[in-house]
Amino acid sequence: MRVTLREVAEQAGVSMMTVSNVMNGNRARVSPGTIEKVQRIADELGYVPSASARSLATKASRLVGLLVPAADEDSLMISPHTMAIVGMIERELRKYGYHLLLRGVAHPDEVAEALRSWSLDGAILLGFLDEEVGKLTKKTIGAVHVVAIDSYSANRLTTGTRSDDFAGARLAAEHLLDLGHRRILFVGPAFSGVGVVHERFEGFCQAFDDAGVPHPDLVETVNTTYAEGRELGLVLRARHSGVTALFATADILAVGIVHGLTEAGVQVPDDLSVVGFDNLDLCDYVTPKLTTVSQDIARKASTAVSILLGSIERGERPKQPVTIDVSLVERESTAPVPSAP
Amino acid sequence: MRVTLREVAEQAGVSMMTVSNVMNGNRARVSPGTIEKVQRIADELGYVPSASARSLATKASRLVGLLVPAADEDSLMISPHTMAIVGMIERELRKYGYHLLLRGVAHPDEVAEALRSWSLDGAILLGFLDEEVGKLTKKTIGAVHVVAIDSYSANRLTTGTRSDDFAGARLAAEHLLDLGHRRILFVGPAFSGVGVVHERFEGFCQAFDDAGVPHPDLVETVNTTYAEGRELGLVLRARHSGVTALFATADILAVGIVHGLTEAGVQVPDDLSVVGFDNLDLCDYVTPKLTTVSQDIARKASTAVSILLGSIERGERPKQPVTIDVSLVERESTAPVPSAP
DNA sequence: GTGAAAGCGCTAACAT
DNA sequence: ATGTTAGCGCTTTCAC
Repeated sequence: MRVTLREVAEQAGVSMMTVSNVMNGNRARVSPGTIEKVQRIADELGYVPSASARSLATKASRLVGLLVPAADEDSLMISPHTMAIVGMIERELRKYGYHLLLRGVAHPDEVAEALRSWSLDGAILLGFLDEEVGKLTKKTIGAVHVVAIDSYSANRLTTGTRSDDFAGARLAAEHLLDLGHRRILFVGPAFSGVGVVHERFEGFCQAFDDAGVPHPDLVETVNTTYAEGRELGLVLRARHSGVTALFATADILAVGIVHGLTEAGVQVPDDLSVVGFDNLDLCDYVTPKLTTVSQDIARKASTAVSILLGSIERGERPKQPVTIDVSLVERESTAPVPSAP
Repeated sequence: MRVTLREVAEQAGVSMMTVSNVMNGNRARVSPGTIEKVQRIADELGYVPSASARSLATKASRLVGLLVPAADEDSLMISPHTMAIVGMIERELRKYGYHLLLRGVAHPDEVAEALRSWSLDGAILLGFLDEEVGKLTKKTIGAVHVVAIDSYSANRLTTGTRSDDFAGARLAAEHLLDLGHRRILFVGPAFSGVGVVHERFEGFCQAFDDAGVPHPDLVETVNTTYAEGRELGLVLRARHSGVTALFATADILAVGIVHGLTEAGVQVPDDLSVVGFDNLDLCDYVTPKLTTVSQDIARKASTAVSILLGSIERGERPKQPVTIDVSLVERESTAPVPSAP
């Protein structure tokens, strides 16, 4: 049923080895006439090499895994941000002749299994907690080259790419401070002493220091969802009467907050300014259009892939994660601090 | 470097076959004591089965390809709708112990190659033109089980799932007609005599027939993007002065149109009502919230997977594509036709 | 420039 | 209940 190398060889009256060489462009080892003949017969027969057989023989697969955390019964790629990256990574890999195995990982142990069972040449970790990334050892990942996106783990086995979270948050806070705001709220998910959110918090604080403004130490902890954002927006005025601006660690969250605020009768940006993070397409679709920190997602994805392929094909491994620049995109959700009535 | 079945067998003092049976849960063929011992040693050694070797031996891979069209240099998954489906499909496959190979396909020929080279057990075609799906033959797909999502091709090799596009568009038009609208514009991408958009157009027309209202035959052709929607919205009043409502074949398009209209000073829904299609999260985030036809994406994805696995594991093949119900979600972008001034 | 032999890690089919 | 044999389709030596 399946056309094999052997069949092509028999039809062409040559050995399997010759066919193999032709198929792999090893043209130096075969005469032009033979190349043409073998090629023709392979096409006629509709020969397609077996990736498993080749992988078994060479111990390389040209397969890269993209691992994304996913609760057991849950669909992965909850955030639009994650989804966008997946698409970009697929394109980059395809460009270089690699294939993508997309895998949701419920339990950390599955990482090791996923990596090794398919003889992946490499893997990209997307959206994992730094703690989980940190736990990966040579033993668990074997010979698989791994790159983590958005991780601040010091694990040298996984150095990858991330946006400049610190600078981004500082930019956001600076913008708000420039507009005269002083009581600025930081809204994001719970964070520890390391990681994306922590970096953003540090950058946020740095802007106050740079400006010589005492830090108000106003923090709200919520999950990164529209729904939780909206709920917070609904009660924000009651909870923080003096606040005139806020920075949310994700656009989807910021949009939820803005809607909650609006429902509660708080005008954005007249009564309260809001800055998000990510620069999703969504920012342009909502009213008011969201001022946000732009992450260069395409760049983050393509850089991650090129680091990975450099590691796979040439054994290169950067000592430091690559930081992708961010920028502030001013839209309509921020305005000068309202003058006291 | 890699721990093999043989090593585990040697360490445990049994044959490879016994280890194989233990690993595959073929517990009937092995004594309890042996099972325990083999299991322990395998764990100690960190044994992970080689998928390529297994695949080569069994001619099955537990791998399913998800094929999505993608221009050569382009990132795939342009639409939010597509992205959502990808996530759902991954979860379903994982639930049943399958893995997902995500592949953007630039040239139709690549479909065949993608399908066969990895010995995929099956594949899901997402977002392909009916014409391309129709061209697939036993010869090109080999023994791979294939299911197409959102295809109206009559190809029996690819019967899959799709939303009830006809009913959805009819629902949208009925809603608008009920509100008293008569001059209703249909906005969507170019379409031929078969396919998703064609079905929606037919359903749209059907509602007029059912209501005994002459069909106004108002159609605008645009690509399904926010940008093109917005451009249309900007000039809509000038182009179609008498129109009081419109139906767009996608939410993202509808949102663009609403924004264009708003910028041009046309109030939605007071001056003009708008209905979309898809029911993306986005509908709730925009102002006014978008009235739309809800597709049950989760259902569409899980049904596609279950059809595929039924085909792979039990040779079942539905004669007819499975149609997923849709429903109208009324939000804020539709209102009764404005009374003549 | 071309070919034969051996083996990658696993499993199906048959022994025992 | 366990072991043996013979491949799956390909590539890697090493010979010619």
